[in-house]
Amino acid sequence: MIGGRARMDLTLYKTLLKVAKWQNYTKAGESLGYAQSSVTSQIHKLEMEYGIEIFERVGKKMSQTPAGDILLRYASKLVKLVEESKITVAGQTTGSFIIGTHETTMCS
Amino acid sequence: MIGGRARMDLTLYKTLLKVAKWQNYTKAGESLGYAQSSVTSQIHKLEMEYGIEIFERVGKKMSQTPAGDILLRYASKLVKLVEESKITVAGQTTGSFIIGTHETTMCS
DNA sequence: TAAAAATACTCCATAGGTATTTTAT
DNA sequence: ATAAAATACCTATGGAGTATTTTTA
Repeated sequence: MIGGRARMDLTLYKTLLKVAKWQNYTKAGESLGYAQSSVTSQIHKLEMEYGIEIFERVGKKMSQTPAGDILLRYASKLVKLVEESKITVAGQTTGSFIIGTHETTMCS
Repeated sequence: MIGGRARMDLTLYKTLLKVAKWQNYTKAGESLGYAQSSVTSQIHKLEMEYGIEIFERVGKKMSQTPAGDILLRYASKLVKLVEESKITVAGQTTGSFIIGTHETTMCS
């Protein structure tokens, strides 16, 4: 089953971005404080949820498939949007006045 | 501690939106298949994560605080962005050619 | 044969449930 | 008195770990 009721943790997207950066599950895990097998699980979970293969072994690197590449851009947007929400919502509680907006999401 | 390492599940944002729609934890829970206490937990988790109060009791309704209102807009964006990612990434795997883009995120 | 991912387990934190109490009108 | 949220407590799922095996260049 694709796109079911699975909990979609934001950390999955963060892990995805790190794997793309390092092209390596082990390194990605190290940089995030996860075991290699945990990274494997997280990527598998995303692959199940989206019904695609995200990475494939090319030589000693893990490189993203075309579909994986599309997903990566969304992952980036999502992570940035959550970070932006933290900043903006936190700013709201102070008495300060915000000039302009945070706009990290890309617009075509 | 605010904004820590807590898992940030997308379902939290979906629940947030339903509570805002119904102005009622019990109704929101019913419409999502959760018990009322689970909705309470989910909202609390978001409140911890963002360091704000999101809803307050006003008469028999739960109505959002100003900070909660800001958060709601992000919740909407996030949920839509994830849905868009599902559609776009799934479309990628077929042989079809996509004209135009999905752009549900608001741009200022 | 070396470096990295997949697999097979184990454990425990926590998401979600039920039942009850508290709050507010 | 009633409707709804908060709280207390319990259970089961699955996220993350360790150890090992498989893969591939």
